[in-house]
Amino acid sequence: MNLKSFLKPYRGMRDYLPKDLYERRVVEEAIRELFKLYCYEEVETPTVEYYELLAAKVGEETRRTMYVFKDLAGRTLALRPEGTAPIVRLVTSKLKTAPKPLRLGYIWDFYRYDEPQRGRYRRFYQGGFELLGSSKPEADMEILSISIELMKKLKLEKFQVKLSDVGVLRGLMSSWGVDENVQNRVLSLADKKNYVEAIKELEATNLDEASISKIAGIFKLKGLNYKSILAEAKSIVGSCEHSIRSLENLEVILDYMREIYPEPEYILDLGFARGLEYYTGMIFEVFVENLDIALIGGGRYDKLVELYGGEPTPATGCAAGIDRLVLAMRVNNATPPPPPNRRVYLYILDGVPLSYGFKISTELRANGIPVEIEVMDRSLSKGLSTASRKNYPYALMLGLKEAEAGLVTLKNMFTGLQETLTLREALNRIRSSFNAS
RNA sequence: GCCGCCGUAACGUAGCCUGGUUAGCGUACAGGCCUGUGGAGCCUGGAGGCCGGGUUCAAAUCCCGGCGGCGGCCCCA
Repeated sequence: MNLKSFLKPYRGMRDYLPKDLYERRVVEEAIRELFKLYCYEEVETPTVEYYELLAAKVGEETRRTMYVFKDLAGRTLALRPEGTAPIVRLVTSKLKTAPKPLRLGYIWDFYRYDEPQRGRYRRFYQGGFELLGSSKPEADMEILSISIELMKKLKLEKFQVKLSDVGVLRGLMSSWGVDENVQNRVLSLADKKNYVEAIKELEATNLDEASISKIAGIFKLKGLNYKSILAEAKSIVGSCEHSIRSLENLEVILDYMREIYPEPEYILDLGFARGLEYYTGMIFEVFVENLDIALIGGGRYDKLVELYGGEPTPATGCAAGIDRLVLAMRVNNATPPPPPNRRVYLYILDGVPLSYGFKISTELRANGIPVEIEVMDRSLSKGLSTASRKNYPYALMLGLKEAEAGLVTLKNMFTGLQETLTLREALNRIRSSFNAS
């Protein structure tokens, strides 16, 4: 059988070679650092969940792209397409009685059957922060802060935060008795900037023209000057309490966020909705210059825990696209250089018992020094050549002379100087140079 | 799901238009010159036309289909 055509990873999925993984780790470490600083506890759930659980509230677009399959017993399962559903599952089951608020973090892989393109893969990584139990703007502000801190940590200095509150439009439509499914369709069409179709959707519901033109008016409100946009929006929504509350909430959040983090550009866009159906309040996405794809996205989902059968639990959160952040760093030359090579190349010359070399390597490693032993039986000259091309700072050579005297020869590969020393001396020398660099 | 460009060793490429030597080169890899001393150089070696079909005496080259990569739309992370 010819396996050649199967040697490449499946479409939209990638192999991460050391360099790729290094870049990913940079982002992951920044996320874990924020878990710690913001007191989020990391959790992990299975990649595979029951289809029903995942499909419950994710929205048409995501449902269409789920990897769904049956197990041998006929159960319908799926690979998780996003992280909120599994988190909410935990919160409504094992963490049901955990003290609120709950701060949970994750770094998982996700799967969507999309057409791959720039920054979009069928298997991708997200780092998520979920804050459950609070309905207050300070919770949303915390999520926004985390997103902003992540961008800053990764040296992605010039970025935009686009935000809205789905309560503005939903509030209006609910007050007129518009069916929730229709609301979902309207929001999703608006999100696609397909305002014409969105309006048609509403016209089909026998809403009066005045109401429809209100919605159309909201769609258009977008820009940097949030004060005037909010004022305009308020005059449109009139006495609709839910919408007013959403607008006020946005105002509070924007006032404070601008004060705390003046750097990002905040774009208020009331026609922006996001594809996931579970959002109930503030929503946002983060963009960086030179790359027109959302790097981080999130929002408030106050009804989801209830939907899963738990106690009513307001919640908010965000997910950072790890592969996309890696890409953003590349595009903006923000990828940090990998750390210097701090290793020792150990060469055991002919005639020396291997045990002598292995004892020395064991001792070095016990002291935290990485050692690579020559295992190809190369000539010394070839070995040193390889070690130098790989940028090893030190070579340790063990010949009969050294073995008999219980010593080692340490060669500095940069200066070319070498000395025969006791293991202790060599170790100290290596260690101090590694600590210095 | 739609659209565009593109598929030659691990990587970068030449040849393709105008079908015809053993598919060439560079890097990388392995070895030798050089088994107690490296980075250079020289030499040697392994490794390749995405898959399937068609046209033809003959296909990397021309045609069709599939698959894949990159990018765009849409959506999202």
